[in-house]
Amino acid sequence: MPELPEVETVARTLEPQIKGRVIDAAHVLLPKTLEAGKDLLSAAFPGARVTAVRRRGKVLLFDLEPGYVMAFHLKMTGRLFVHKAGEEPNKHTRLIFDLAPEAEKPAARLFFDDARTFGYCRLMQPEDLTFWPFWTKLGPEPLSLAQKDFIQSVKNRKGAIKALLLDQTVIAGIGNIYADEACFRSGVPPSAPASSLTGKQLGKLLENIKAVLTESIEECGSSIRDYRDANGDAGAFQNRFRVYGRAGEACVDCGTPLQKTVVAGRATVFCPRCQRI
DNA sequence: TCCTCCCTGTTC
DNA sequence: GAACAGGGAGGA
Repeated sequence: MPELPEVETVARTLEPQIKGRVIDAAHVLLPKTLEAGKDLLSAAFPGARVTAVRRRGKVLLFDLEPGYVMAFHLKMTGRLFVHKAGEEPNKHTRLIFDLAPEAEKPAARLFFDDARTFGYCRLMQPEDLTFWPFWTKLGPEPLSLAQKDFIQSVKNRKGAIKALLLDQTVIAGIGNIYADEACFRSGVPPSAPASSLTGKQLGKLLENIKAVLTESIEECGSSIRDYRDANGDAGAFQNRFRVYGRAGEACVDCGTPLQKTVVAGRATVFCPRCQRI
């Protein structure tokens, strides 16, 4: 499930493959996957050139010249791969972008594959971002978030702390894996109301969010089932999970069997001994 | 603020 | 053949 580290890794591995390249054509194999921008397709392609690939929260953004932006949300099973020209779609291919040949690069095709079809792409003009509610409501980037701002935004909230970490309007990019891992490292029960935590505990939580995200980016993300980067390679951070997916196993710190529960409608694993307030 | 639904491949 | 995985929209 691509969260911030996985989307960051996709951006880093994809940009060298497509930056500077002109998109000749877009093929929409599943209409709903192109969530916005059907009316812009014929104006943008052929001709739009990719000038940058970047990330905001879990959103992957292509800047196109002149005057367009493409946003992708991979959700659970979305993938972006560059294939050789002539590559035929597979059963999960939803969008294809034909890349024109460049000086030293032959023609190619960028596939957006998505088995569960939750992912989407939006082709927009930059000013359209203002009218995309999900984008305008996105919370701050965790890696550059100041402790005082994080504490301020959650300290009086009554909801479970994990629910707030998953709320993209509070903090952008955290999903189920990193929420559980950050709570464990901080000794915070995921179900604890945010308002029950001290400023010191919240500060520590943000530090551990940054640590777990940074470590995962260094490992090229976590590959549970479907996730691969744009080179088709798996990440390695799944080998460093301390709680996610380890219900019933021994806590790495105290040996107590890890417990499984549901918070914010999501499977949640925690150590009943280490995570207490 | 919380619950349900969307969707399909994998696991039990 | 049912349960499960889960990000985010939308409704209670």
